[in-house]
Amino acid sequence: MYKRKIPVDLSCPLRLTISLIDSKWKSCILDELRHTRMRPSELHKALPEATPRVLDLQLKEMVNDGLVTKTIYPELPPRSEYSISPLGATLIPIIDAMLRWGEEHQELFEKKYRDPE
Amino acid sequence: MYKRKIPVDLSCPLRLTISLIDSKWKSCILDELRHTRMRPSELHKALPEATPRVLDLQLKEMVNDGLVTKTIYPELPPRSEYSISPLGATLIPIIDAMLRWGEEHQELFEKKYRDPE
DNA sequence: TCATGTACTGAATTATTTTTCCATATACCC
DNA sequence: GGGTATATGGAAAAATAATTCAGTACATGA
Repeated sequence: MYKRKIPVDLSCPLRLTISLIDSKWKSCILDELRHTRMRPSELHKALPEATPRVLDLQLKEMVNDGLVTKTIYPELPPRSEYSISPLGATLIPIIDAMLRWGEEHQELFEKKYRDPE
Repeated sequence: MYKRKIPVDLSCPLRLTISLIDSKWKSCILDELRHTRMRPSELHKALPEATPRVLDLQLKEMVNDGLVTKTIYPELPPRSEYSISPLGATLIPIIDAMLRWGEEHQELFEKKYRDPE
């Protein structure tokens, strides 16, 4: 896991929240896990544009931050599952609001940024 | 403005929304501008940890994205003001929710990540 | 004249994130 | 044996974001 040289300023509530979800995939991961627990391979099928590697890295951070819970089943072949934690679940209203905002303004931005000028 | 080699996937509503506010300072800028228009130097006083340079860069992106409006007064010495646009204002509920979440969980994360282990 | 403030920008450097590729280990099926 | 699938992770490269520093240009006030 990347060890920041410049730590996040936890005293700023806005930046604390942003820092927990501001990667390319974390909000999508929370959205996927909001209803069902998933195995890494299932998550990759749900988010095919994210490589398994980046999902693995971001899940690890989210587990470390306490947003996601990981269960390892001691089986062969290996099996593990990720689920949203109670803390992570408190972020769902924010994820929801972002999802709705995106849906409402998607057309605007597709129009605006389609076709490279 | 940075020209991405890998464009944002606008068809994913969540990633669209995230991409507009996921920098280190954009959510703070929106929070500052939510009530009053501000000059660049005032914004820098309000967010002293952000260099004028990074505020300038991010404001430019936000103007380009339509979240912020810039007014230039043709005076000497130069004067300009930034204000939140109607589109930007629709993000305020999300900023608000993130702000509240951060306030509620600040102590938890300060406890968790204080003192490097 | 010199320092200060105002808005802005170029360029180089550093910091961080994401991608890509490869490797481990095990079991199942053909 | 060879292909598939499972979960995970090291290492390096590429992409992106943020910082630092210097410089433009003009006005005001000491």
